[in-house]
Amino acid sequence: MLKITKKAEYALIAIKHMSNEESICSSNNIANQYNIPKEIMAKTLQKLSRKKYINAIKGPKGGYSIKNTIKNVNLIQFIEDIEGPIGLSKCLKNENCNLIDCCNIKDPIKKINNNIKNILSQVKLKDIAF
Amino acid sequence: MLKITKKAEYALIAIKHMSNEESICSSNNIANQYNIPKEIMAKTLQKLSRKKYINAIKGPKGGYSIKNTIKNVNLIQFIEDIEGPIGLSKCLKNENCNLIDCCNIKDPIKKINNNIKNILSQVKLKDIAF
DNA sequence: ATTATATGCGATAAAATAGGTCGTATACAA
DNA sequence: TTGTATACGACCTATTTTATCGCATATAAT
Repeated sequence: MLKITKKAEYALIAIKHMSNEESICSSNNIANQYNIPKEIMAKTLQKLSRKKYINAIKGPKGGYSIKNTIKNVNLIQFIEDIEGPIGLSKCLKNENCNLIDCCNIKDPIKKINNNIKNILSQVKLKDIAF
Repeated sequence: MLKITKKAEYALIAIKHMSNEESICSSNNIANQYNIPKEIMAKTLQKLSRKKYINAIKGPKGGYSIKNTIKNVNLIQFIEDIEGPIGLSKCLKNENCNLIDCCNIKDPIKKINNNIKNILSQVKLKDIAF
């Protein structure tokens, strides 16, 4: 429970790293520095690029640079962009659950879920990186 | 991310159910009512019994009954009893991580982790069941 | 004795996560 | 204009975690 995935972890590490760098960073470069498998870092950065968190520049001397506009993105938004819907249980992610009709803990779980989401929504990327 | 496991879900459902019942409940009985696989419910209840959340009575007419002393157990404690250590990342669960030396997001993640744990520690079983 | 229950170990199945391969597109630089 | 370093993306494999099932045993009520 409560685990963050490597994908999101790597994404945050990359963002933090880039926010401290003047120049653009290549995927391999970041992967090496943090002991992260090259391929995964590449994919993570590609996703960040697709989702407009960073700029991509192709070709030799290419790489990625961070967009300063993302400072106020909150963690819910970020994590859901990277690893999909967040929620304590299926019913809170609009997935099917065959307990749905007789479940006796829906309401309290929902409350807890809201509390946690509330905390995460108050954390911005600038609180982690930058 | 943020998912609670079925084991913990089933455990909470069972506890909630028993807290509303006068008499003792058999595993099969609960499983049927909530559409939960028999064997899993059995194991879940066995674990709850081992961990002293409920009383077990063997033999025909046997089953389980809830202990009223557990009302003030908080969710961290409960979930960790059922599904093991809680934490956003490996380093927060004392597991090995090969980023450990160069990780640049340890501190902020730790803070978020603490905030979430704080919320969960304020929720008691009596807020969900009973 | 028979039966309905709990106990406990282990096996298997399914799903999620993590990691890897390969071919393509792009752009710099010699 | 060609070689090379980079990003892009689709697909595949391995590992780990979660979920589920089976079975043999212990216990106690009838």
